[in-house]
Amino acid sequence: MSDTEIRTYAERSRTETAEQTEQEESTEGISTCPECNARLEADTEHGETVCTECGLVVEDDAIDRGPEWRAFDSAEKDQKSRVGAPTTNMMHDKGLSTNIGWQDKDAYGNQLSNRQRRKMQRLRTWNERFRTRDSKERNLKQALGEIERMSSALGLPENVRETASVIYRRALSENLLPGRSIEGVATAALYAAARQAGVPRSLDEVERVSRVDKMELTRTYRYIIRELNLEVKPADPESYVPRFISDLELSDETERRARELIESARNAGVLSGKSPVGLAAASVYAAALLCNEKVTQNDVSEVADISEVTIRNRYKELLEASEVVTA
DNA sequence: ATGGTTTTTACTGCGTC
DNA sequence: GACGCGGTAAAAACCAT
Repeated sequence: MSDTEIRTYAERSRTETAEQTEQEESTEGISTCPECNARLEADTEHGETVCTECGLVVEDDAIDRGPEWRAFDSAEKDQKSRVGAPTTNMMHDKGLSTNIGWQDKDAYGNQLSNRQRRKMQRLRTWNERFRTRDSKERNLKQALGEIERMSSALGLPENVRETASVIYRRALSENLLPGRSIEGVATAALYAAARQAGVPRSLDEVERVSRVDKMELTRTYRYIIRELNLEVKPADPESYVPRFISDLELSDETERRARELIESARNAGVLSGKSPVGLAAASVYAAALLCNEKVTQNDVSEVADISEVTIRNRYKELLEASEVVTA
């Protein structure tokens, strides 16, 4: 029932100052604007990542994977297109292997003869065998399916799945799997990916959609992080705020206030060592009070998976901190 | 293993609808 | 009386050593 992050509190306080200086360059993988915290949008046509609110271009030299030609209507698009889908890490073979359709039709849509049909059947069988040739491929196939399932259950965006897939791939290629369950590693990869992408899900949430228990998850997570040298910063309380706000159907105004509260708490230095989820929950609750919106501590505690007591304790601190700042 | 810190559980009293 | 809220003490969980 406890909802604690895997976190190193001591480490947090150590890195806190460093975090602020390096936040400039760490725009990659973060889906909110560093200026105004609004959502970022990828503009593939120009290879840019742009803030939806203030128009700030965060990344301007991304690789444009779109076509180099332009099409003015869908017919023209069909005509000019000469490639299939881009490669993706979400499929175990990056989507590059041959796929034989199941319809017994030739390229013109004509039915196949009996003899040809049997031939296709054989080809399908063998193609399938080659596609999932060795154990690693099969392993990967299963894990990616698992990642897919869990991330859609958690409502995670596609880029997180991609990241999780990449992490899993690396784990696999570095032989970190023996002795660990596919499930466990897949779950850990997803958890790490979500945190890296700035849309963290708490351990409890992840555990709920996974088939592994928390102990195994934390163990493999730590292991993966260490062995792959992944850098996962302590979760930012603010990254939980938007989700809680929308779950509780609160206004943008409240969201802004919640962020302010966290910000002033950060400046007052009372964040260190506390659970980020708890902070986020408390800030949402406090902000709702300030904006005269009706939410009970119980509501917040449910969507955040945090005890009411913790919310009480945190939000007292938050209010104190903000008063000190304003006074 | 142990100690220090944080979070949770459980219980209580107060005010309001 | 049920509910929301605030507080406390003891237990449990967690992290670091």
